[in-house]
Amino acid sequence: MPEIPKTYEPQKYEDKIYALWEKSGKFNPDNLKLPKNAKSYTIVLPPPNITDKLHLGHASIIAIEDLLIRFHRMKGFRALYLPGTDHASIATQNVVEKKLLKEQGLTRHDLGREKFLKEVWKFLRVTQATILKQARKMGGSFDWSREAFTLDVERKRAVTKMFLDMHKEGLVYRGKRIVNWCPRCKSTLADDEVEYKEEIGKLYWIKYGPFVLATSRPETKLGDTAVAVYPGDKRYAKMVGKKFMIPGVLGEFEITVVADKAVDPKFGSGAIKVTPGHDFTDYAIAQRHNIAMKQIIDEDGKMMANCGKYTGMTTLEARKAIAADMEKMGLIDHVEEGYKHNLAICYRCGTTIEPIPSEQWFLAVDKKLKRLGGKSLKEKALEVAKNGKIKFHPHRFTKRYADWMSNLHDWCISRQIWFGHEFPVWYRDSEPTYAKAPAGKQQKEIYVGEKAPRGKGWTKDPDTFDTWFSSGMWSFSTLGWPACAKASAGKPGKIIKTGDLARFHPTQVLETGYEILTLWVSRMIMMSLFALNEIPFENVYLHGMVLDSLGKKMSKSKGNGIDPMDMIEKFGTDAVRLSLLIGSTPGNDMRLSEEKIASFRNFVTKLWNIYRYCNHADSKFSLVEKINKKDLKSLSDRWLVSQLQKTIEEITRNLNEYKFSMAGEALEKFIWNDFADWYLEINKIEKNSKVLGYVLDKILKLSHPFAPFVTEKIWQDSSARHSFSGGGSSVHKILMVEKWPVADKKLLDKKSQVDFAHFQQTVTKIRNIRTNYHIDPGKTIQVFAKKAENKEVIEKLARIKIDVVSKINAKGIVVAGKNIKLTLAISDLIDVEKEKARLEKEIANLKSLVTKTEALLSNKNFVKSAPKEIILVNQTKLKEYGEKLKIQQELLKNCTY
RNA sequence: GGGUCUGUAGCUCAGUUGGUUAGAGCGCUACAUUGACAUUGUAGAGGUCUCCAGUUCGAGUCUGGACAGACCCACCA
Repeated sequence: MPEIPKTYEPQKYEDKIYALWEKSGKFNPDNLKLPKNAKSYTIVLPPPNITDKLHLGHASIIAIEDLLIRFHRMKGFRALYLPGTDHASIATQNVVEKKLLKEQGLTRHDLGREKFLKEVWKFLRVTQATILKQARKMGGSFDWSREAFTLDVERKRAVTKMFLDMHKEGLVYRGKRIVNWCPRCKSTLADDEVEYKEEIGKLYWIKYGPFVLATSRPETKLGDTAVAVYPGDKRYAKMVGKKFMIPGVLGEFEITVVADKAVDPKFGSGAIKVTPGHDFTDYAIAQRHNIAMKQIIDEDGKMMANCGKYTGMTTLEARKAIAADMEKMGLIDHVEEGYKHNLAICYRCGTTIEPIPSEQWFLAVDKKLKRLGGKSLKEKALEVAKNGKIKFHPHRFTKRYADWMSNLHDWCISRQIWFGHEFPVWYRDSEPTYAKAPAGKQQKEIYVGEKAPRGKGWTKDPDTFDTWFSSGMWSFSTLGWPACAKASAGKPGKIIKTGDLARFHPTQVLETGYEILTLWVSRMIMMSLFALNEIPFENVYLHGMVLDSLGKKMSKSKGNGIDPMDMIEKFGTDAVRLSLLIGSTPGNDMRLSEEKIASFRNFVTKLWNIYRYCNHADSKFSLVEKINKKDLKSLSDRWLVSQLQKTIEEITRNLNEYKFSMAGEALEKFIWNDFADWYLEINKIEKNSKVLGYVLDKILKLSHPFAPFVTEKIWQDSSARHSFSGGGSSVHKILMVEKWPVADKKLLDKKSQVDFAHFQQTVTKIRNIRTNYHIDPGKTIQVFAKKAENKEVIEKLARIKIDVVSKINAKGIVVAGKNIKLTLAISDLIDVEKEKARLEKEIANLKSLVTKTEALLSNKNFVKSAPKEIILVNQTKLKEYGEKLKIQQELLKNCTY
């Protein structure tokens, strides 16, 4: 066999190892050869947008999810990790539009719908392939045979079926509503797709018939139909219910005065002008008081034909012109400069949002449904979070989810975007989609169905679905819905599942960034409840954002982003995964720097060198599955193996509780400190190859979900070597499907833990003395003792030579532990006063500890109320302090040298 | 305006239901290194756990308040 290389070079092996896993077929749970009753463990990858390549957020998702998947696969679950991508309609359309404009100077309208969509598909095929390749690079153990795309044929079938079902239940309806409209994207936006930007503008105080009132948008005066005041406001009480003629730039118009609680009597003059067509609050007021709506702004963000000489101006132009004209007419009372307010902008392109009335499809979240036992989607979605059917990790997100959910309004699901799922809807003799014409010209006939209706004159609805509508179905549209679901004939609401849907739904974990808790997670819950009457996932794990080393958001424009693929190229996938898993806590943002990744690359190298050492130590080295007590020869053997059992237990428990960082830290500590720094050094003196093989076997398994590549590489290399030396079969098993270690209680050894701790203290103390007195590290110190356990090991590790004598005459520093008392013959190097001072300090410290513990133990209240274990711990402590104190006092007494 | 989170070593953060002399990594100081590993080892320094009050035998941990910072939601004419 060739020599094992000095360093592990991930670039050399990772692709080959991934190919080995893929070829084994074990990514597909159907090939795992499990007993029939094996439990399923499913995670569906939150589909990355195909707008761009993977970023660190995705890398973080895959690191965490693949950790969970590999852990459960090894524990014997039917583990399914289902990959896919998201078409991200509006985002993708914008990216392609931008690209098109830059490269060919064309807008999508220049190309036309069909050609434009061809461009989009051309684009997405490339990015999609990149993303999927990168997901492999991350080492994700995805079942590629089940790969899905939110806009492929199966998902299209699902979206259509969902809409038809919802329509049948009366859950979706078409209505004219005020919507957030982006004049650039030419589309509606959901409330949570709107962002706010602080802006300093003007507040116009205008003379308004009998009122003076404040507005930041005088141009909307053309659409005013009412004035609202706070109910019971004495200033205006007499006017409520009356109509007034108001002078305006286009002549007089009529308004009605209404009283509504939405008005803040303390703001401005306490009276507001109501523009139902272009303001959300005003729309709500108009609804409550049955007041007409007048639309004056169109979907280009321009003034409409009913605006006289202002027609065709943008709202900003109209604002200036109208303000100037009002000034001339003496309608402006005064103008307040520097007025601070929030401007609504589009989250995709930053354009100012215009609220405009528009004909859209809505999903009724408050409609009571028979299939949900008379509850609405909202009520049901709240219930499953509150009763703990869906658990949030960390728990605090339950509240955020519930708050958001209970404030949810009907969801506008149609978008005026070309790229996306089409509505199975046709219109006849009508102006389709958003109303270009003034109100009044309504749709005459609407047909909802899978296929186009018969007869002439039908046109298909040109709108597409909100992208969250299809991604909201992701947990089950990927698992064979609707083909694998049938409504039960007997029980309403009961769904009979077959195939993948029966085996893998509900999924176990949804893991994603907390920033899309509301956008996505909530929608998935509602969709699954509606379609299957069950939750989409049992647990929601939310991770934080990955920030740069200065705590700033990573962004392309700032150029502070770290590309995970560059890091993989440089440090290997395992290092990248480890750096994303360790040192972060659920739901909290984490900082990441190249240095951090580099330090985990060192850890991977350490692991490799441990393996290398094992083979150096024993040319016939092999991994050992099981070990018996009688194989443990020395104190260090017993200690290490006992420590290992504790570590297995700790890692398993932490992983079960979603504490990935703590699990990883326990693993790192055991491997680096306990195994490499202590045990291997001792093993050089007291060789025990079987213990090495046993512990490494467990380390590889425990590390595999965190660092799959290096562990698999060592596993493969080791079994190749073993079979080469004639020890085993030449057919290599893969580590990925090995069994997860279980702590063997029989190998727990408390006594050796305690003894080894004392041993470590003794060695450390001697090393400490060497450093303090600047003793040449190469020099062996002569030491005398009456008896010495583990003599040889202590001698080698501390570089001393122990002579066991019946009477010690030598002078020097005395190091005393529980079972050992060593006299270091270095009196010529010692500063006696310094040594005395050191001892006195330690004695004082111990004395105060003894006093403190005694006081605690004699406190009646403590003894009465503290648990037994705590009392016992303190009693033991007191005894230990006492013993130590006695030893130190004795040393001080003899400190003559 | 409503809400959530954070404040622990120079820096980045852990710290599980309150219970050992509060931990890690990086950095720093000193030293070592032909040896599995310079991608290393050994030892050390460094903390009134932001502040105040309370509950408790006992508070970094629980409660109330103050101060500082981050974010989310609602948006007001």
